[in-house]
Amino acid sequence: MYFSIDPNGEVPIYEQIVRQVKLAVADGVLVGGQMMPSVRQLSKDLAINPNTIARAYQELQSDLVLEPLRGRGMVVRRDSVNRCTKARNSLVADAVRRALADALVGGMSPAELRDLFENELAQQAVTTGKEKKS
Amino acid sequence: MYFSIDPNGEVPIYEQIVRQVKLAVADGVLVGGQMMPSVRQLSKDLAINPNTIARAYQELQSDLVLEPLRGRGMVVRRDSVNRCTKARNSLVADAVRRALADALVGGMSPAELRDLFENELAQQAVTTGKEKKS
Amino acid sequence: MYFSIDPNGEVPIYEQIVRQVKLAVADGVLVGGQMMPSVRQLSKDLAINPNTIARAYQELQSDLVLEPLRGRGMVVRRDSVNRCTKARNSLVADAVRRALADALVGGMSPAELRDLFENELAQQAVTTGKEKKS
Amino acid sequence: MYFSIDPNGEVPIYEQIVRQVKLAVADGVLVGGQMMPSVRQLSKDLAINPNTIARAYQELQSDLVLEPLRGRGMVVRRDSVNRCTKARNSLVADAVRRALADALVGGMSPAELRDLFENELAQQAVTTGKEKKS
DNA sequence: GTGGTCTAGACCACG
DNA sequence: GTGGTCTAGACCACC
Repeated sequence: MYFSIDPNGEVPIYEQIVRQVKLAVADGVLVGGQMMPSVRQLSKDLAINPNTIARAYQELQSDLVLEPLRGRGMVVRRDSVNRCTKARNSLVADAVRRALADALVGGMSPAELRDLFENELAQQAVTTGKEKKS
Repeated sequence: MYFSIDPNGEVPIYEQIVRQVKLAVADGVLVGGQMMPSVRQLSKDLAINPNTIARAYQELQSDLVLEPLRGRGMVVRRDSVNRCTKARNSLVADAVRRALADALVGGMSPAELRDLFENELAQQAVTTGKEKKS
Repeated sequence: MYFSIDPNGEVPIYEQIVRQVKLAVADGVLVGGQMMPSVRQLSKDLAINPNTIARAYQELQSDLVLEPLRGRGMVVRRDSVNRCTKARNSLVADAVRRALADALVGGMSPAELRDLFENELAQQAVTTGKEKKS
Repeated sequence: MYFSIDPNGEVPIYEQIVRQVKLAVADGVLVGGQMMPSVRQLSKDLAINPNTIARAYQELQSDLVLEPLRGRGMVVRRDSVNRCTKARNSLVADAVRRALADALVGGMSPAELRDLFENELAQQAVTTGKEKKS
């Protein structure tokens, strides 16, 4: 699996990792039983402080997505798919909810909103389609 | 205009104020030339430290939404509507964009997304509609 | 004499009045013995709080530019021209000094500075020339 | 880079810091990618409250001169030189413009003005020249 | 009365 | 260690 980290975005780095792992599990890119890269390895790959990686793994562990395999690293739990799908759904729903709230308070019409939504969807469907192939 | 502040939310208090003012201007609830409540007044109303209010007003001033009338208070700039509408649009578009990105990366189908969007929209349209009448 | 007041500039209103009176005396537009408009009158003309006018007159009095004619208003002192010319000179010199300081600290070359100075001078010489005729 | 702060000047302390940073970038004393001293450090060096420093950094951030490196401090943005040069130019131009306006309104002749300008320039060129060597 | 600046000190999230 | 937010309280200039 590939991570794309934006070190200066508003979402903290460790949180970006947590989310991307969960989304990958929900999508089926990561499957139960699969080993995660070691903290040290991922730290090098992403050029990120090891503590940050460790914190992400720790949170994923307490969210029951990963489990430690004593002495050999972290594995994806076999029962984590449903949890991750739920997490994905509420993540997306919350974001949509907040966006709609602001839009309506700001006087945006439902029609404008639908346009915006469909435009973004069309655009991203293409982009991510491409990325998946590459 | 009415503010609704969540002091424990992830968005800082002063940012919540900034956004709500901009949205109110975009919506037409606040119009050019209108006086804002004084720092001290709003501070009392919202039970928030005056400095925090002042910081919000300050940011709104540097974003060219408010301007100070020396010794009399802050007014909404007459030329701020367009800016606020733009701000609203990019605020909403960004949120939608992020939501879609997460959804697609997480393997959610466009159909599921549309359902989710329409459900949330229907729900909130009702809610905000009610609030406007009351 | 005519005042041009910018109510939202960084220079306080009362200070703008003080300066313009001094400059007018230095220029000869106001001469010794001449009556100033009453606080009330000027307040109406400029749409400015009377207290602000009063404060300006007060400062001009303590700077020995105006003197009260008991019960009849303020007059320009006959001995104020030199003082006003000096005031003008130090006002201008200070501004030039600060501008140069910033320019040099910021790495602007003397040549660039001269260009800027001459351009502004040419431009304003024309403008103020026009205004005097009108 | 060195700051010289006048805590009693008319320009607020945080503004003095903002300007000096911008001028330093325009001059090339600060270059893109360079780390700024930490808020706490600079606070100690200048004997100024950390909040005041933070406010200056915050303004520099919203002016796109600095950017935060999460957990590591503030850096000069690589694309800030042009912005800072522009800022310097308009800062200086405004000051010159105001000085000229007052001078002309006050009846100062262009010849007198040029003399004044050249005198100040000669004087300061020497002074700053010295400072650079030391 | 208004906004603006500054200080002091606390707490938090992040790396 | 870093910056960011918030509170509290003081002082100032301006109108």
